[in-house]
Amino acid sequence: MARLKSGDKRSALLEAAIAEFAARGVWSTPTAAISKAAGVAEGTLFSYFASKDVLINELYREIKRELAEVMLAAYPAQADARAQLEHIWNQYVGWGVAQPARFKVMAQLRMSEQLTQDSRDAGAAPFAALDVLARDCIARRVIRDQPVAFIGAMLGAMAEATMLYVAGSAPQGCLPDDAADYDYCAAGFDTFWRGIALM
Amino acid sequence: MARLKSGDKRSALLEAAIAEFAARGVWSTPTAAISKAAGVAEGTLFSYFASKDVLINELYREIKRELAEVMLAAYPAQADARAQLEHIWNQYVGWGVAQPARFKVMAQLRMSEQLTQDSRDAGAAPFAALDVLARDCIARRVIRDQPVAFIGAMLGAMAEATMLYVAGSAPQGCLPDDAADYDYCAAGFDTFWRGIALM
Amino acid sequence: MARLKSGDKRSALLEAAIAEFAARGVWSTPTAAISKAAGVAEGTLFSYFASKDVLINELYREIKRELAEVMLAAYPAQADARAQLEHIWNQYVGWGVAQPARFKVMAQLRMSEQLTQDSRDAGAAPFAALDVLARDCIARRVIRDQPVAFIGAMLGAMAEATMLYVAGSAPQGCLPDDAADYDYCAAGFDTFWRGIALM
Amino acid sequence: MARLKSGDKRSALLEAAIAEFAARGVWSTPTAAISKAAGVAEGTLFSYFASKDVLINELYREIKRELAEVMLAAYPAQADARAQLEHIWNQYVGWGVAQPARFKVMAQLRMSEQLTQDSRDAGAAPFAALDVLARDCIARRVIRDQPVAFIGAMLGAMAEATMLYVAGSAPQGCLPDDAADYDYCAAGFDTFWRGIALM
DNA sequence: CATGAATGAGGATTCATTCAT
DNA sequence: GATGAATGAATCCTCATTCAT
Repeated sequence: MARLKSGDKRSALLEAAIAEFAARGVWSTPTAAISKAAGVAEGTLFSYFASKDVLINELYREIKRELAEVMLAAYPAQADARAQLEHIWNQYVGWGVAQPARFKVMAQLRMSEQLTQDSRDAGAAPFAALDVLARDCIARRVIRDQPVAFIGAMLGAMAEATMLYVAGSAPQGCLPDDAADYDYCAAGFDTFWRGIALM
Repeated sequence: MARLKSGDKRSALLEAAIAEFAARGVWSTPTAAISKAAGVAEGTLFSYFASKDVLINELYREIKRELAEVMLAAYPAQADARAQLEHIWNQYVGWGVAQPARFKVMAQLRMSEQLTQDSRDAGAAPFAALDVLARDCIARRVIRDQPVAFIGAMLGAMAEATMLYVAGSAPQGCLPDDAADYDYCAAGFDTFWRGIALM
Repeated sequence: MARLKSGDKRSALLEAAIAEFAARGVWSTPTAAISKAAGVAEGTLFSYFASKDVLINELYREIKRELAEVMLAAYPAQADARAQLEHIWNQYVGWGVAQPARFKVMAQLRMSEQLTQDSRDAGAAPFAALDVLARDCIARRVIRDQPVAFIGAMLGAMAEATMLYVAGSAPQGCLPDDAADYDYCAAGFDTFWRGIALM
Repeated sequence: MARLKSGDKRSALLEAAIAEFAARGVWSTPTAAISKAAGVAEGTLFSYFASKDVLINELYREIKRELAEVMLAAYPAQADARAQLEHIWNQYVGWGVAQPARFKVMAQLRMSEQLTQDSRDAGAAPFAALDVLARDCIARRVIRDQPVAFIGAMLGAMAEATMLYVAGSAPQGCLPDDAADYDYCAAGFDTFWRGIALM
């Protein structure tokens, strides 16, 4: 039998796409740049992904899957609600800081018209566990009663803003003088927690 | 004080660009679509903006300028800090809800590699007043002492997440059953304020 | 006002397409070859014809229109039926011999899947006059009573076979030794007429 | 006398090529579609045919060989000339009606630039018997004296036009109302025979 | 031999930009 | 200045063909 379509090449292409997309922007990156960076022929990309659009959608799902895995890894099921939420926060911020290219690409794709509803749904699915956690916190009167999805959106938005400060890539130079070792990650979570906690 | 070019056409082009960019995505919109929507000839666009990149950068500045104007309009200089911040919050959320195309485009442009540092700086400039407000609040011990830029980032991120819920365009259907008239705008600000307030 | 889209360029493109299609085959001819032969830029072709398929369909209609014009030119309305049919026969054969590229391309396009029903109909329309003629001949008992379309098909098929002999481009070398000045055109019509005539 | 390659696969490929070519057109059919339809691997096609061009040429010869076989099958050597010609006519028309895909492909290939002179000659060879027949008819003063190749061309052209009517696949709706059971095959031959017969 | 993944030249089409009118 | 036809480099994608397995 001939060579089997290798998972390696697929991964190489997705990895290359992340790097190129982050560096040049999704829509300014030719597929040729991706295949070149992945070390394969131009045509090969299209035997793994039927079109650039398909590649984009699969890439989004892949990143979201990874992110969900990271966020829920080593989840302290026995800890109290605050600790559980803080764990998720830390994992998310940590992921964004460690994988800036992935985060950047995810953010770009999220806004794109080319992302199908299917992909959006698939990307959101792994985060269903968070809803359960939030609902539980509300039921146990640990946090204020608010729509669960909204709390999730706040957490996401705040964590993402926090990432940029932790990574030192926050916009323009308004940073304080002594900020080099300010713990933005903890401060961000503190703000979030105070915002939603019941007392 | 003569305008070299008809301001009307320039505005028409920027307005058309917003509509098209929002509908099709910045990088999937040909300049021809913009000039057509603006009712001018294809070549005319290039006598107002030297290139698509220039148009993009000017559009970003324009939107940011407008946004700043809106956010600081009717500013209650005499009110207390909370009311001042809430005013800004409401203006921002209101703008995003009333001008979804502008918001969408601004968000896309913000992520794009084609936006120059100059444009980013210019876009941020009108918001300097907020820094003053925040610093003042800290000095008067109304809010906790945190880097001012970080507080601004939080406000921005949370307000943007809030907009989507107010506008009803938040992702997938995790919304609560009775949510049609939930006041996300107020709830969002409440969360923000509790997060940063000193007590 | 800028240059208007010129009929000249449109014609040049169609003319170039005929030459290239005849020489290399419709499906082996890149659009770039056509635009080059027409002396215009590659992109220009697509501002006159939305796609290669559209070009092909318009080319077919154009050729058919021309052919109909030729076939019915100088039509001897006063002559007897035989002379009228012979006129049409001679015009058709003459056209095919004088315009071998047009004939070749028409024959290729006729078989192609890319030709729309619309184009086929449009191509056939100008020949409606022939049906009238045939029906008339039958009514006047000049030719045998057969389905009119079938008679037309015979005429077409026989005339096309004849063209190749008149043009000397008939297949392989089975031609008789003294055939150089054999009048295939007249012989072909004679065969056709004997075939359909009533007596 | 060993076959170097499995004849089965070769036949399957040719058969698949006929079906695909007829359905999609010779030049719009990728070799991958042929190998898939034949149930073999993409590469296998190239161990039976050095290139697509070779496949095309061999396919043409094969179809012509089959056609000649059909046309001369059950040849009534003892019958009179008219009956012999009518037998050939019927066989040809019958073949075209029974094998529309083969006919369609043959017609396409005949026009193609990719068909070598060798293939054309090889395709014509099996029909040499017809020349003998025609020459004999002329010698015996049964049909008019015309170049034999020309008579053959007429027969071919007329029979092919006839096929479409017998098959009901003639162009657009000019067919007579009561035509469903009109015997086009006989009518066509009658026209042909009247055309060439001496009296 | 058979397989099918890999290749990369080639092809149709798009679109930012120019420039003759 | 305004126009829009013309340009051609750049892009996505196809597919005949090769070759490692």
